[in-house]
Amino acid sequence: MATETRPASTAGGGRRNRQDEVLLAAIEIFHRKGYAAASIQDVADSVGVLKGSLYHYIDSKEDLLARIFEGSDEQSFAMMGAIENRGLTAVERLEAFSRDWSLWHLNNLERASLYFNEWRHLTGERLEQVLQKRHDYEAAVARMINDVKAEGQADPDLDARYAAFYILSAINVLSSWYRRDGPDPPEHIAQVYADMIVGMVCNSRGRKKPRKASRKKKTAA
Amino acid sequence: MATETRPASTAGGGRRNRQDEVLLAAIEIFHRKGYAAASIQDVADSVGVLKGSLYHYIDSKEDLLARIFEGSDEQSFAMMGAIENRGLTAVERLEAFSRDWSLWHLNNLERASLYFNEWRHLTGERLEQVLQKRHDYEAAVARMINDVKAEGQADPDLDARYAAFYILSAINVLSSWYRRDGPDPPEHIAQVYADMIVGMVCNSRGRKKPRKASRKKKTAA
Amino acid sequence: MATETRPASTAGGGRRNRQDEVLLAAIEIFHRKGYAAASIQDVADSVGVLKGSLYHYIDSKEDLLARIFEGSDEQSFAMMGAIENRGLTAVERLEAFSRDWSLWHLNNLERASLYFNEWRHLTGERLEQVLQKRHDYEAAVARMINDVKAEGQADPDLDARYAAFYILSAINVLSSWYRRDGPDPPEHIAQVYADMIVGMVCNSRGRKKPRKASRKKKTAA
Amino acid sequence: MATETRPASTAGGGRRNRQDEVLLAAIEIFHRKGYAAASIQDVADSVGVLKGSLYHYIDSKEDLLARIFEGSDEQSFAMMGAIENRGLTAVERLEAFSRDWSLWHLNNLERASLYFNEWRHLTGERLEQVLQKRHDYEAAVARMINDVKAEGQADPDLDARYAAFYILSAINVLSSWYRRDGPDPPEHIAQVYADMIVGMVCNSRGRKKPRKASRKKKTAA
DNA sequence: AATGAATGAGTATTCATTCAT
DNA sequence: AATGAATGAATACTCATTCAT
Repeated sequence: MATETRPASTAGGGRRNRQDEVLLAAIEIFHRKGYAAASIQDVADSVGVLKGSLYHYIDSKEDLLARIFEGSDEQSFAMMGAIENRGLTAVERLEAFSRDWSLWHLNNLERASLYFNEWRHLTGERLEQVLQKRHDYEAAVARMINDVKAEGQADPDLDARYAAFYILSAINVLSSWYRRDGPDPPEHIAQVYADMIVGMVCNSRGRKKPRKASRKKKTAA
Repeated sequence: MATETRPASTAGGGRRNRQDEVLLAAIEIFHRKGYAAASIQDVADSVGVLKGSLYHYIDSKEDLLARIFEGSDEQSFAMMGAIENRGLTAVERLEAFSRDWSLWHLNNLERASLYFNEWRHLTGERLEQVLQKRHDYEAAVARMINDVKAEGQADPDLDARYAAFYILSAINVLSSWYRRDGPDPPEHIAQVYADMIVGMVCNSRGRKKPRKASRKKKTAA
Repeated sequence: MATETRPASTAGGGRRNRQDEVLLAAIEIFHRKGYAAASIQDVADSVGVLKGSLYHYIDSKEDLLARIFEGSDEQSFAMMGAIENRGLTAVERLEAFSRDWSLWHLNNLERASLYFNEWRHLTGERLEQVLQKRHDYEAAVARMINDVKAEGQADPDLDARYAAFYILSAINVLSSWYRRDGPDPPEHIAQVYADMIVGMVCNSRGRKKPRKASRKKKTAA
Repeated sequence: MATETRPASTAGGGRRNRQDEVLLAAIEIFHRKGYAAASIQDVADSVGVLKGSLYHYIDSKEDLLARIFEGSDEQSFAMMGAIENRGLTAVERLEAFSRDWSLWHLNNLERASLYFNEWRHLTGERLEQVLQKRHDYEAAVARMINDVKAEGQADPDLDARYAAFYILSAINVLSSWYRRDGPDPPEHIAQVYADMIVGMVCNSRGRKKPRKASRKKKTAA
């Protein structure tokens, strides 16, 4: 019901509408307290509206969570699509993905944290959908790694599936380690992670220039 | 009160006492539903006892969680201590740690998952203690990596702290990817992870001995 | 939360709002069963609302008790203030206080009973506040008695503090003896009490050997 | 059941048996927390025995309270009886009673406090019995006062019943004001109270305007 | 006498959700 | 759109009491 009447966010500039306010407030609160421990009251307080009024914007608490996930899905698949359409080599794709995906996590800490910690509170079709997307994502990364192997840049013995798990795991957890007030900007950390990931995948081959992808590479190029 | 009268678990063998039953049931349920969403009623049902009766064994829901954490702490520090006392080289230590720590996660899926996902529901002193231990653990791993650098086996430019985060993150999340009914036994996956970790740390040096990552190969080389 | 949104009682006349209904019901029930033995369910039943709904009006059971005390404080200090500002002699003040305070007890049996029997169930700052007010009250009465002595109307040997205790005690307990269906109206009893109190304080004036039975009397005898 | 098997306390000297220990512990705890708020666990802890074991000594929580009251009844009626059998004049009887009854309260603070604050938690026959005794006591004191009037020592207009209420009230509440660590010994305070009481009852003798207690009388005097 | 596990009913409190205004 | 009162089911926790050992 609320779903259909929800007006599109005034995309352009300043005015952020209530729909978005509610979503943003929920992201922050579900992240901070955990979905189960957070209450609709908390969200209402944060938006500055009475608990009952929130139901003009959402259908249920779970619906609110699901809506957050929809947004995250859009963003993450847009990112993945952009990389695949840039005509890069396999190694470049892997590096770009590692960097951009890390960066997305660092720039969307709360959203990213929810995306990977609270999905079990979805039910029914929505849960299945999330699990499906997760699986697709893993498969896409495994494919990238296999592409790197096909290019001869990675150990043929490397298990692409486990490597994909490993990489996605490490990035997913970024949001739980990273402090916004730390010394390094997100871009730096994203690059470091990308270096480590590419280094791990491409290591150990008697290669000439074994994909250094380090923060100094630009100077050499 | 329950604290003092809590009988030690009958270490020997067969007979598992109620204390342990309660802990094990709680681990399973807190893992499956999440601590906040799980109810004491769930645990009581699982143990086959009335809700109120559970309070013979615990002081509170949070106390139950804390007790689970105590057990996990004991196990994890025992493991870490054993590695440090075996007189290994830095690289061997890193590999042993990566393998054993991965293995512990795989063999204690639920416990490990709780350990890394539900600590924020502890409060006060117990929360501080957990954060302290987490910090100590990170520092110990960073030290291992610095030792590897000191042995000349890793890129001197490698940021040991970020690498430690990366490694611990990846392992911590093992429990959320691993399926007990998957094709590979825990030991295999643990070794693969150890190889990837050591490979990542030791990669990219113009070395002839590029860490092929089987536990015995070093002796041959 | 309830604290801020609590609407003022519709002072005018007929319409009594729910806030007040809740308070009145609680006064009656806490008095009849005792605070500790009374349940929120009892209050809810009396108001004709579900247990959970009560929490729109109160923050907690203790908050409900505290709110009752606030009202009693207001009334009692208003009464005391009125007496002090009427420009009476010391004896007149003592009599007026004794009468009015007795009357307040008789006209607010349940409220008065709570005020003097259940304060120990308050905690923290609220408890301290009540104890402070109690102390202030005792001091004010002792001052009145000393004023009577200064006017030469009371035995100079009278211990004002004990007399104040004695008087307040007797009045406080009025609510536990008085039956609303007794033969005498509250005004009569209040006057009788005032007479006894003034008589006690002012007695023995102009008597030669007034009070035997004092710890010094033996020496005289 | 426990009632019959309860062994008499070893009256003579040192050894205090468990029965008595339980009663004494209960008096202290019921006084400190209030009967309703106190738990059997509290009493058991104080005695140093497990909760379940307490039921060797008592039949129920209410039974424990009732047993405390029985003891108090015995003591108070023994005291009253002793006074009536000493062949004193009415005024002497009134003074002796006031002193001894005050003293009993001061020397049995907790017991006395229970006796007057927690009787409403008794039920059935036991409640009726307590109310009956209370009534008898009031009547006995009123009789004393009437005797004083008959001796010509008190204002004939004095309402003996209200005076009795007043006196008993003041004494009953002694236990809530008195601090064991205060400056004056119980004997002193008991005497002061006796003085005040006798003074109050016997005052105003020989006065033409016998304190008729209209608020304007002072101006005439 | 004493234990300690277990019960079952009860307690205060929370909360997602509804709905008349 | 928003309110705020109300619901009803659930939640963590307590406690007097019982009973086999």
